[in-house]
Amino acid sequence: MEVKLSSLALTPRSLDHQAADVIRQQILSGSFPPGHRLIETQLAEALDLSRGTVRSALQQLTYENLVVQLPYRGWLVPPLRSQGAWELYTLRSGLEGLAARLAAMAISPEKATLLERSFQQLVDAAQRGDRNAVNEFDFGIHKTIIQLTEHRRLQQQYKIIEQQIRLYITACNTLLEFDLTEIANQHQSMVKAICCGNASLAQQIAQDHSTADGETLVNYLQESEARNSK
Amino acid sequence: MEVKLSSLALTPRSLDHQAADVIRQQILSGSFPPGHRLIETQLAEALDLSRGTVRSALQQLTYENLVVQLPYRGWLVPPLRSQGAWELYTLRSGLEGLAARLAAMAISPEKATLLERSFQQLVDAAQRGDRNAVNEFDFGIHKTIIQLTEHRRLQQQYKIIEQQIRLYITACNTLLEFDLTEIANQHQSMVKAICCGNASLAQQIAQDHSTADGETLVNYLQESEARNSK
DNA sequence: ACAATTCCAATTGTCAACAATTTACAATTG
DNA sequence: CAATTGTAAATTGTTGACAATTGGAATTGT
Repeated sequence: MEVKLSSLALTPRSLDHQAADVIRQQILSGSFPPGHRLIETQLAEALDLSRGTVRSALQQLTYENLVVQLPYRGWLVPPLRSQGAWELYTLRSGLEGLAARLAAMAISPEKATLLERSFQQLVDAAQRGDRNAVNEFDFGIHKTIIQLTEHRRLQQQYKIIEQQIRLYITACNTLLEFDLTEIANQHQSMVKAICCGNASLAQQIAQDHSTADGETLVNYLQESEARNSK
Repeated sequence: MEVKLSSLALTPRSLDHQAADVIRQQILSGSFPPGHRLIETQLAEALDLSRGTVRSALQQLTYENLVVQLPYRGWLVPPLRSQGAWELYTLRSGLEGLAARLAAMAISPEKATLLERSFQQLVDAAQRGDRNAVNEFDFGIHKTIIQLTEHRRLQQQYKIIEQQIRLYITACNTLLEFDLTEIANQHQSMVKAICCGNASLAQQIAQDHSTADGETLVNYLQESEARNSK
């Protein structure tokens, strides 16, 4: 009974990466809300780290769009804008559509089984009427699809998109309104299309679904912006 | 005659950003070829900068996939792999397709004029038989389409994709083989579809075209990898 | 009273030194 | 001769101090 030692390898995790994790969590949990100014010296003191390490952490977060750097002037959790929401949801629809297409092109019985299992979780949650769980399994299905594509960059990009969508949902305090039956039906036809290798249909269904979600949020933010400009 | 001073505003460009520009150029020009190890101390000496500043520059380049960080062990220009090429081209097709769809949905006479002008440059280059120019204007059309969408994130993402495709082309020393007439025809039908607002057709054509390009490069790299594994 | 200028504290950007980890190679052991 | 250990050099990660920039308050000028 051999344990393969290379699978137990420990990876040292540098302080700047750890600091980025902590700051990311503060942002995603709402403790650092959109528009919040991030001061290096304060963060360095709070984290008991050197300011240079904090700078490195903040820079990492700029590439996740969780932080914006204003050179020589500071760092900021970006305010939520309808334009940003639109960009986020269109990109989401594009990436989810691409993933569905690629998965359909590379489908196998084993992959189909994984996908159907993931879909079943969504159906169960919808039948329980558990909106939070439905939202989670909605993301879960798409993550499964992306895993099936074995496309590492797509996984990375999707992770960033997902984080940001969660941020918008938390900050706007909206759980998006959706019809539970409709969600399950849409995903069923998408899962079917993928499993029988129909790439263009799978893509079409996948992107249509997230487009509808996005419009609700964009409208909400547009109204909010119109109110604030008076 | 008033010159609007705010349009002349100078933006201080920090040394780390400047260093990133220099290193990026070295990578894209082939001076730091795929697989090349990047040593902080050497770069710092060559650029007459502090090593911390170079670290910051390298970190910026990791988010463009031009550099990979191996924590505690170094930085590397990533080797070119067929898997990486596949991911790059599929992502390109997805983003170009999304851009075509969004542009078609938001088309106006002014935008159509811009797009047709861009297309005309491609046609002229094809008629001259100038392959380099055709390749440039191929990118040029897609950049125009993305500008028409007014989608900032898409522009950012496409820029990174474009850089990397240029890197693959330079490093593999292949100018992709393509039929000049076919290129012009494909782009004509795509431009038509966008200008008359046919979003799904525009997307379909856009993504099919870059998929074909990508397959050639992926095949080339797979053969190269098969040779090197003996 | 208002605009322009100056001053200074707060903050960001960079640096060189110290700390920590990895690599390569020589020496030792089995 | 192969495997293991030890160690110095190379390199990466972090730090605190100095340099540079910005924004807002105070002062000056009209």
